[in-house]
Amino acid sequence: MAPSTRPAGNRRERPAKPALTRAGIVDTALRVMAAEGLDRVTMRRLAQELDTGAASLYVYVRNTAELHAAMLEELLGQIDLSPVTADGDWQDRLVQILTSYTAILFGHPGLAQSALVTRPNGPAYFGLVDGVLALLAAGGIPGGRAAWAVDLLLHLATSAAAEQGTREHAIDTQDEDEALLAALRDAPAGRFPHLAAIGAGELMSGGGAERLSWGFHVLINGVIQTPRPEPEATS
Amino acid sequence: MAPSTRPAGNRRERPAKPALTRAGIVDTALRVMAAEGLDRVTMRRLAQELDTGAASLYVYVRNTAELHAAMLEELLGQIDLSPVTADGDWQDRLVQILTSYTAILFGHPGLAQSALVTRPNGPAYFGLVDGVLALLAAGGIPGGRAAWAVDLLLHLATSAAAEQGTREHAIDTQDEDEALLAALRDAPAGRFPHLAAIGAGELMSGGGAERLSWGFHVLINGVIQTPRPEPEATS
DNA sequence: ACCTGAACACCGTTCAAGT
DNA sequence: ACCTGAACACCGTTCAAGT
Repeated sequence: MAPSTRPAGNRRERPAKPALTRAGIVDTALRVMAAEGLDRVTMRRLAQELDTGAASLYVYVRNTAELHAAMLEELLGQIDLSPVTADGDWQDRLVQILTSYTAILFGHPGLAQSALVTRPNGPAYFGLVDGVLALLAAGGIPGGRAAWAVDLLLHLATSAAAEQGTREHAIDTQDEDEALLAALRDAPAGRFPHLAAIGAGELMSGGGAERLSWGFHVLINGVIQTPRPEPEATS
Repeated sequence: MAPSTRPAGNRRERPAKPALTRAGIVDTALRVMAAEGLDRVTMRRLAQELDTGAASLYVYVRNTAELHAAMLEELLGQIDLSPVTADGDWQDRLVQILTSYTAILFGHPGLAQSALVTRPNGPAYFGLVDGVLALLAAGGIPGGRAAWAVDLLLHLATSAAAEQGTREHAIDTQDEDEALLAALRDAPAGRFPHLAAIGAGELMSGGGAERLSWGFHVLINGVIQTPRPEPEATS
């Protein structure tokens, strides 16, 4: 309203130093992550990128964990929730949105790791939870049971991504796998008879995607079959 | 065999500085963790405790992640595997050993967190896996399916502990819960109808133990019902 | 209210040099 | 082979002081 009192020349020229905002910080964090990985997303590095001091960021985010949660919340906006209202089998549609969620996390495994420990709680996450609940309701799962089931389903997706992510950015993944395989083979069959019977190969078999999809179906089938311990509220 | 060439006076007197060994490092790490939490178990702090320099530890452990894995492996020795060979329903016995595993992790939540990302691979862990496989075999689960199921079951236990652990050592757990509850209540019912229908209370209801036990049963029931995608190897 | 520089109190890991 | 001190390259967070 009143004419700007700032120094001349800032009318519409490129603002060399954009105002600090929470959204700006989160976007910068996502950009740095995309370019160099989550490890490099530190308060100090972000501050440098934003041409300020690390201390300034604490006006907008409480700490690093909250920053990570905000980054994930931002990405969660990309989830395709259209299967919620589409036609077709509810189980298939449920797996579709879980897969959409998983795809985002697989693209940003560091965030998946932090999501295991700090649950996101913004509107995008709520939208996902609401979508899963909608499909469980469509499948006739009582509300109380569904409330618990959401957690199980999202958790499986999150931890699969976190795990796969750790593996991929570790340089010595193959070494570790070989070590584990070797350890499994060396495990005395007398002491670990069932392990020996099944064999190391079988234990580690299957692509991540195949296993995850199987896991989703295990959970869905299990949820259908398993009432909550307490007398369930009727929807 | 040959008489010691070390300085006199070390025959059987208290060794002020015990020899560095991997086992000694791991034990010290466990002691520090018990006293002050996993955060304080740093290479530098451990070195100080062992009266040496941090660099010396790298002769025995590759890095911090490996140290954590070794600590967990040590604790896993305490798991009660007796239900594996006991009488009774295989599902009950399976839940018993999973609960025994969980109890250890709940006592050391920081380690649970690191186990989500770096799988343990020592004999104690193999013993646990073998026990779970034994009970799944007792339940008639085909070997190939059982191999995948172990992962799911142990993962659920691990992540429940990791999560609960984070909460407990966070000072602002209650603040966070209140914030989440408030956010859930504020979530517009029009936008998140199913969330609103179920209610925040329901979504977060249930003690950890109750929910975890339900989760185990969901998985077991699901595993019973859900064949692996490929034609399964016959036992 | 917002922003800053500087400080506090640390980290993991590597490496050349010693024994 | 094992052990060490010192160095490299960083961290998150707080706080008094400025605007």
